[in-house]
Amino acid sequence: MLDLKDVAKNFDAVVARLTARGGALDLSAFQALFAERKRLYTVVEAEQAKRNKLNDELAKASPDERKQRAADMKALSSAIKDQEGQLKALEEKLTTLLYDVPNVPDESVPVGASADDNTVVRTWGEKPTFLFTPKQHFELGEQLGLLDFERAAKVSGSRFAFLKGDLAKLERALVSFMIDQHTAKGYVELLPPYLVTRAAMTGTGQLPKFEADAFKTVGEHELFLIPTAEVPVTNYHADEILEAPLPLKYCAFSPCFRAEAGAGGKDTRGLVRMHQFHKVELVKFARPDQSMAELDALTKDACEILEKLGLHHRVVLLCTGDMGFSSLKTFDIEVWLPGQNTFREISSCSNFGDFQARRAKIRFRQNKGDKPQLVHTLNGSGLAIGRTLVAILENGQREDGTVKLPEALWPYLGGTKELTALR
RNA sequence: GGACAGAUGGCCGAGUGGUCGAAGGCACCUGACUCGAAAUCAGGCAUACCGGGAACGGUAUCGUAGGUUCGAAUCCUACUCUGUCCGCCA
Repeated sequence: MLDLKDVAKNFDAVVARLTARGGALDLSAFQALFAERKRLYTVVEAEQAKRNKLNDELAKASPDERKQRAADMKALSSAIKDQEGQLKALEEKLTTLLYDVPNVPDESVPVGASADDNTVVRTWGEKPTFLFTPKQHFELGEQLGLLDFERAAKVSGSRFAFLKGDLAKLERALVSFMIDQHTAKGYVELLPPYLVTRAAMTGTGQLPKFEADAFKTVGEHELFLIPTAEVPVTNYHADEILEAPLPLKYCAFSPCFRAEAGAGGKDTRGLVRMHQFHKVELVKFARPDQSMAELDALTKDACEILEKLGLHHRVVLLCTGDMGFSSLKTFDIEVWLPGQNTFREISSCSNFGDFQARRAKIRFRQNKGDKPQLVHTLNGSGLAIGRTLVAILENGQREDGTVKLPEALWPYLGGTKELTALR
């Protein structure tokens, strides 16, 4: 969330820059609430000071005197309690308001309304050429008998899949391959919980605004299925003052669960948009003056996976209108899918500035003995496993429907170098 | 799931109704000593907000939320988490 004082101080500028994100945003109540809060604060604090003073006197007074003045104190106390209640209600209103306000985009983010206004930053590799019409991944997978949506629908409904045989093995291989690549670069592997509290979801910004997108447990213990490992891994350091030198770098494999509310009929076929998918996530905690450089490095680390797999891709800088709620600046990595004849997002790398750190209370000291200040948090997919698998299928396909697998994965596949029909 | 114990500053830990933002220790910072370091000594050292140029002053915060009381770290209730024992279980 944004800094309360900062919003109050630079109200018009903040509103102007938030407007560039598009979407409805009503901050009209903010200033009045903020002024009223300030006024009440002053009043309450003065009353509290009075109470504390009288109390000190009372403590030293004789029993008789104490009895006499107790009634006055009681009146004062209950008046204060009343005001404190009002103040708390105000505070809650303001917080609720701010919780629903997205991050202010960084200066370097291009202003735009939709994905059409994103900027391609760089491209790696070239589109592979085919002497036949390339198929989509689900056709290939189903024809090889390695991918089963029908039975998944029977068991779980739409947007689920069974992977079978070597395709399931490929999924596992991708996980290990990616984790090994990242840990070799100094990312510490974390295997996080997949169910998290409301507080954790609020800390990273999924709640309160996007509750409809999340799966939630029933029963007296309310827990949320993580939509990304970002949630448990970022909150790993919630309420902490980091003492170790920054940046802290983590990578984490986890399943991700998304309700995909509002996705409507989008990407109904194939593995591209599922209620459950696997992802290796990169998370960093960085110093504010270094976070933008760390974002570039993180994005490169994610790209490198695609390079090692030989997959044609490009890096896109999202415009103000296409960015996620909590983000200060986001690069998407898009991989080429010949079957769909398009680039598809396979990773989203963001610098959140202090937006999440303020919610989750994650701080650090610039130098020993300094006052703690908020860290900057970053994360990015490194990469989405399911979509990587899609890219491998579509890019590696042969005319006969078999698929050649990237050499980098061979050590992880125990001798399997291509996908062929099951049995 | 049942029983008991506990939750205090960056860390450890004392504190059972007022003089407690909180002893003591560790860590850290400054200074003295030293060629330098260690050791030792002296001082400093929570967070947020408000006022002030600053010194400083005020307010809140002792797991969370309520309650009792003139007054709560301290008493009461609920919840959360941790530990130990019992039961159950992959």
